[in-house]
Amino acid sequence: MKRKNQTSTPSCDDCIINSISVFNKLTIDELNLLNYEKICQVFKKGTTIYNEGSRISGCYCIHNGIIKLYKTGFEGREHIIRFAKKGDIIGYRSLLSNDFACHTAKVLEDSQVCFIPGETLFQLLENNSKFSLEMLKLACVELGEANAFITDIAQKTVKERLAEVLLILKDTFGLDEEQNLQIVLTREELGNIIGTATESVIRLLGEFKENKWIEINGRKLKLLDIKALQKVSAKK
Amino acid sequence: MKRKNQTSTPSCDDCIINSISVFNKLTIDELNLLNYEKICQVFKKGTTIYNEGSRISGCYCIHNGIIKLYKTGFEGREHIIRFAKKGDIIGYRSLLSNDFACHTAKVLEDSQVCFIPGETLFQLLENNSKFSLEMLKLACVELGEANAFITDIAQKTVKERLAEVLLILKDTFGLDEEQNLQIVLTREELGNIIGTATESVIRLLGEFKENKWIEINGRKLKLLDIKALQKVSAKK
DNA sequence: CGTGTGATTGACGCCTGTCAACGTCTGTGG
DNA sequence: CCACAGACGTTGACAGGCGTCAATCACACG
Repeated sequence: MKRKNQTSTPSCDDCIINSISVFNKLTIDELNLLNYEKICQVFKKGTTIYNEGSRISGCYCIHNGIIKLYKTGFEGREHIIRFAKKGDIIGYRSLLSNDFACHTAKVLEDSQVCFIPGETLFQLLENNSKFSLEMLKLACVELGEANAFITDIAQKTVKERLAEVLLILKDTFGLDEEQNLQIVLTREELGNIIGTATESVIRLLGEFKENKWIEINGRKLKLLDIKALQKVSAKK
Repeated sequence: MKRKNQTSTPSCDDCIINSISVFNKLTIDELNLLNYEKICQVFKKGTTIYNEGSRISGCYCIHNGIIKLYKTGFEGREHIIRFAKKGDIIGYRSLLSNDFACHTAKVLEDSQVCFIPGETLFQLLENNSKFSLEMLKLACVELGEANAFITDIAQKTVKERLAEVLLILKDTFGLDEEQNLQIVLTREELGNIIGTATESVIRLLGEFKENKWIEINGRKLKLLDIKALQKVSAKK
C-alpha cells in the first residue's frame, strides 16, 4: 500500500513497538490502513494544534514532543487539564462525543503529530471490537484520573496540590540523571495546573527549597526529597 | 429463555423504552442474555452497594432510585463525584480499568438496581462493536463533564460553585410543579459536592434566600430565580 | 425524655488571591 | 553593540474569602 504522505512520516509500527499504544490491538491490515490514512505534521513550540470550541474532524496521535491541553476559563485564565506525550492520543473525546473541542492543544516542545481522520477511527472502532474495548479502557483510565483530581483539588490545600503535581510530573515525564524534572514549565503554568496564582507557586516553591525538598535552577526543578513530597501531598 | 431471578425483576426492555440507555444498541438475543444474566436487587436508603477500594465483579444498572457516588478523602471527609439515577450505569469504570472501585456507592433513595456480571458485559462489548462504541461515547461524555468540573472548582469561588451545583441538580433531577429541586440533600452533602464546609453552604444558601433567588423549607430548595443563579455561576 | 443528627450562628484567623513595584533575561531592531 | 520591549520571576503589603471551633437550636426516634 502506497503512503499517502511521503517525507519522514513515521510508521505506526514504530510507535507501537516503542510505546504502549491503544493501536496495538489492530490487525496488520488495519495498521496499514491507519498508516495510509494518517497525516503526519510537525508543530513548532508555541503553535496551536486546535482550539477550544472548534469542531475537529479527527484525533491526533503524538509521535514525539509535549502537548499542553488546557481550557480557557474566566477572564482568559487558562486551566491545564493534562499533558500529552509520545504515544498519547488527543482529541478523541470531542470526536466520540460529537462535541466541540473542550480544550486547546498547544505545543510545549516541538512535536511530530499524526492526524487520524474521524472516519478512519470510527471505521476501526466499528470493525475491531478489541480495539474498541482498548479505547474504552483508555477513556476509563482518564476518567479515573480526572475524578481523583477533582477530589484532590476540592479537599487539598495549594501546598499539598503543588507537591502532588511535582510527583505526577515526575511519574509522567521522569527525571534525568540529576533528578531534574524532564518537563519545563513556567511558574504560571504550574499555577494553572493546580488552580492557583503564580505568586503562590513561587512562594511555595521557595518554601520547598528551604526545606531541601527541591532545588531550583530557573525553570529546572530538581526533586531532592521525594518521600517528603509524598508525605505532604498525602496530607501528612 | 428462563429467568435466573424470579420475583418482580424488571425487564431490560422496559428500561430501554423509558430511558436513554447504552443498552439500546443490543440485539434481541443479546438483550435476552442480559435479562437472563442480570441480578436485580432492592437497596434501602442508606445502604451501600459497594465500597471504595473493593474489587467489584460487575457493574450496576439503576432501575429507579438515586445513588450517591463518593470518594473518601482526608479524615474520612467524603467528596461526592456524582449521582446516578434511572438508566445510569455505575461501576463500569473500575471494571474496565481492571481497578479497585474508586468510589463508594450509597443509596440516597430506595432503589432497584440490576447487577450485570463482568463476564456478561465483556462478552457484549467484544461481540457488539456498536454497543462498545456506545459505551465509549458514554465514558467520553463523563470525561468531558469531569474535566469541565475540574476547571470550575479550580477557578470559581464557593458561591459560584454552589449556584452552579443547584443548576446542575435541576438539570439532572428536575423541579416539581412548585419549582422544588427533585433531590433532597443535607447541607453537608451539598458541601461535599463543591468541596466546601457545611457552614459555608448554610451561609451562602441564606444569602441566596435574601436575594430571593431561592426559597428554603428545610431540605427542600425552591429555585425562584434561575436567571440570577446562572449569572452568578457563570461569574456574572 | 434522652440521644443523635442536622441546621444555624458567631467569633476568629489563616490561607491565598490581588495589586503593585521591581529585577532578570532574551530577543529584536536600529 | 546598545537600547528597548516584552515575558517571566520575585517580593511585599493587604484584604477578604472561607475553614475551623464552639455553642445553641430544631427535630425525629426509640
